[in-house]
Amino acid sequence: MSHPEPLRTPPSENCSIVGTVDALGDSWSILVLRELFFGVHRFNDIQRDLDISRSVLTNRLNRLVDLGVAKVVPYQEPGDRARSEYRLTRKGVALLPVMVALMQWGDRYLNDGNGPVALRDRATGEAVRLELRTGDRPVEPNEIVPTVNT
Amino acid sequence: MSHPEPLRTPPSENCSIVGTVDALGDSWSILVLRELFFGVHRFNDIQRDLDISRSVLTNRLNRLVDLGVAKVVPYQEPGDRARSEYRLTRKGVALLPVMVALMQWGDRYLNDGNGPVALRDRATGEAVRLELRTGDRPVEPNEIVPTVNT
DNA sequence: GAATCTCAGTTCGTTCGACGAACTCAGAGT
DNA sequence: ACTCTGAGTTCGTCGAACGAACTGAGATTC
Repeated sequence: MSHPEPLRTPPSENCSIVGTVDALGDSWSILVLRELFFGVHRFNDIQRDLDISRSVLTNRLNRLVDLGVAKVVPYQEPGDRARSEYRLTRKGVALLPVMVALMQWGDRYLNDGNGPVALRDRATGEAVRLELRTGDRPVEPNEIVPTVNT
Repeated sequence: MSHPEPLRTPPSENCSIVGTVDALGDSWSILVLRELFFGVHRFNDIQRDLDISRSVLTNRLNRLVDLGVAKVVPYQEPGDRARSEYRLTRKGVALLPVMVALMQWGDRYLNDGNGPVALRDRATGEAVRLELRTGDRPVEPNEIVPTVNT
């Protein structure tokens, strides 16, 4: 934390953070992903939940589909015509750690330590948390240093 | 992944993801944080690295300081006048999991499995990774379900 | 078989923030 | 006095977000 300088890695070029951020780093994309994670899959539902402009929502959903993070799936409510909804692909589900990281930070620093939502193991019901680890033990953020892969 | 509906949690109100996202969810804030994590602390250095407009950079740095995520620290290069640079606070360092989550996803899905940067334990030099865990074992993203805290 | 309802999108005028080049400012060196 | 450097500020332009209204497909109702 104090001064032991963390290597001053060249952070510019093709760092994965840059790639991920300009693929889906804008606020709406992340919030739309949150909806999909939480089981809200339909255009109007997402639009109402987020209070997002319909044109922007169309744009973001298309972007997520183009990226292969979400996919269009047909559904049909009984006595209604066939429509489309959006679901996460495997690639999209793999973004869960990003969501959890945002959530845990917000829980701690914006909601005094405990937020309104918790994640649980579907099978056991146990709480799930996100952890930085090395080998077999947890590491604190300030013990970590970035290095360049050769 | 397939159809076992994940509870359809009411995701609207005061969810921590929303809070975190509209505090610092825009792309530039995240990229500025990346610079700070990687040891780039000075205005001109960040501006050049990111190729960000100077006015926007000023705005984002001020926002991060207002949020308590970064702080202004004076420095003085020998034979030059005193100037200011930006460093992460504890609250800012706590955002490392967000950065790592973005990085790991990008490494896997945008860079074929291995990115240019790795994180290591400062003491041992061992690689650090981010993991979803419950109790004492890792969990896969698709085994996880959101629940409401009562 | 015309009218109506629902949900998913599109259109388009307004508004707001990003972009970027040029400018300002403080202080140390020459 | 002049210059040099790093950290901002200014301001005109331009593109993206906003939001209210419109379109369109198919199923139900009268």
